[in-house]
Amino acid sequence: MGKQATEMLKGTLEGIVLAILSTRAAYGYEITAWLREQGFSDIAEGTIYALLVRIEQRGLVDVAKVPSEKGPPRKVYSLNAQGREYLDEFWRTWAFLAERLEQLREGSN
Amino acid sequence: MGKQATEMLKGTLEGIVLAILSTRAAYGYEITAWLREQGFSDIAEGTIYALLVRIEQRGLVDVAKVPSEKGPPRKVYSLNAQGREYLDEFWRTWAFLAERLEQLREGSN
DNA sequence: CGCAGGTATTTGGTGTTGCTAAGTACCGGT
DNA sequence: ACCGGTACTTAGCAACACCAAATACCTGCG
Repeated sequence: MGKQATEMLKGTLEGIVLAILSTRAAYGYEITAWLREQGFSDIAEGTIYALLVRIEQRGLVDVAKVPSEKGPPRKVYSLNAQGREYLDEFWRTWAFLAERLEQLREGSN
Repeated sequence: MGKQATEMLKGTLEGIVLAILSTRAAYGYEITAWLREQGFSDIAEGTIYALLVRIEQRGLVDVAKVPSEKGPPRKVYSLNAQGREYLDEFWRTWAFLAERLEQLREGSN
């Protein structure tokens, strides 16, 4: 993917991660791997970790330290009530944006 | 709209403006007004102008100075070949992102 | 035993972007 | 002469994704 993706991810990546966490608890390494599988081939390792720290500081997720058999302890994140609320708002904003863009795309063809 | 929109607009706003310019030439003030009508209520005046300068410097648009009856001369922008190419790539990136998000939204409900 | 390699997180610095706020410039009507 | 609408510019700021390097833990191989 090109550089356009980098800028477009700003703001949406956060929603993506929250959406993932809304279905199941997960830790950084796992999320990064999953995103890569989904085609976000060039999402930087560090990006996800920084994002997770951010949403933790905002109180959108709860964290549990879980020992791993293969490395240092994992920080497992799970969405809390506040995070769920925030995610709802994310979806509303996304829906609005997607609608406008869909209209524009149709109009320009 | 909330702060989420601000971050989500990064990258997409550029595509939006390019899409507008792909249907017709336009100038900054006009574009801002149109966006506000479309519900982008809080897009800052200066944001659009800065964006236009950027895409001009990247060679995505051509510019013509046209005198106005009601104020200082307008800078009318129109999409050129390179801009059209860039817009195509924008749509591809957007489509990819929208698809992933749609999947996520379905999955979490 | 040492050391490479996969797992897992942290940290510091960079570039791009949209926002804020203030300013400049041109014009018509009161 | 001045206010308000039109139209563009500029400087500084905050947030976010990226990059690079470092740290920590464990297994397996020579």
